[in-house]
Amino acid sequence: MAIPHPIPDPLAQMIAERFKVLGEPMRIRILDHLRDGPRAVGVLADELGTSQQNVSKHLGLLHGAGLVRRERRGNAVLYEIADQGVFDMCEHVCGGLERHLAELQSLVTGEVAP
Amino acid sequence: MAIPHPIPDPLAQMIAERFKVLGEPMRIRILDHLRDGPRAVGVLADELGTSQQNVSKHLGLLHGAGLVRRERRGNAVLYEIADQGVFDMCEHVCGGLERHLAELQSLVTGEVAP
DNA sequence: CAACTTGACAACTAATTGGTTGATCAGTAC
DNA sequence: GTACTGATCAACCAATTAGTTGTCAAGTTG
Repeated sequence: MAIPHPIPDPLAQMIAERFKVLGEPMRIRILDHLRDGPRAVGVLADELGTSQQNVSKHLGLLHGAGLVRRERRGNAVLYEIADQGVFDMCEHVCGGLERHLAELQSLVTGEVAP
Repeated sequence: MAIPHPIPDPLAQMIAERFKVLGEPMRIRILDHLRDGPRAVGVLADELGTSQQNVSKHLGLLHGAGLVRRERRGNAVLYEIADQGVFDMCEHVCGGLERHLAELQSLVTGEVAP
């Protein structure tokens, strides 16, 4: 899978949209909690220490982006990860973070990056 | 590199921060243009059809996140990609987009996703 | 020196959005 | 049927931010 280059404008828009969905700590935490398995909205709200409405809103966004799946169970609604690739992305981000922080570190210690 | 689980709150914050920087079409386009090599701010502004101040602002953010490198050359300032991994991330996003769109497509055609 | 070029910063406006509050809808139990 | 629980929807407020305008700093040229 290769990205066309130059990136067409609408594609840049879609890519940014995707990143924007992930650009919110609460949503990262929600996804992280869903790693352990499907969760009802209320359960997530308890675990995350925020309101049910708030979690529902974020889940709606994640669902719209196709990152989570929804399933009605009784009168509860279970959400689960729909795209495991998200965590690969997070690891990628963490890798970038580490490189960046290492670079800043080297500025402090005065060493030259290898 | 494995992400700790559950993700500590500050890490979720940092991850989200990173995603947020990429969650803007103009910045995606800037990074894409930098793929062809270093660029001066004014040149980018021309290529992207926006103001020099706007590009400078976005580049400042990208630089703060360690995604681009800055180098003074004469009275121009050249920017270049500092973390090639960004494009891997974009490809990852595109992959997720394709999966999501394919799923939506199957809803329209009535087929069952394999 | 002055004139010009290039980029960065500050202040402002308009739009977006995270979170709250209150109402509404779907499903269960009685 | 009514009462209760759990989730979504709608309206609102506060905070963030993309983009513009104006100004300033650094560097070059004459």
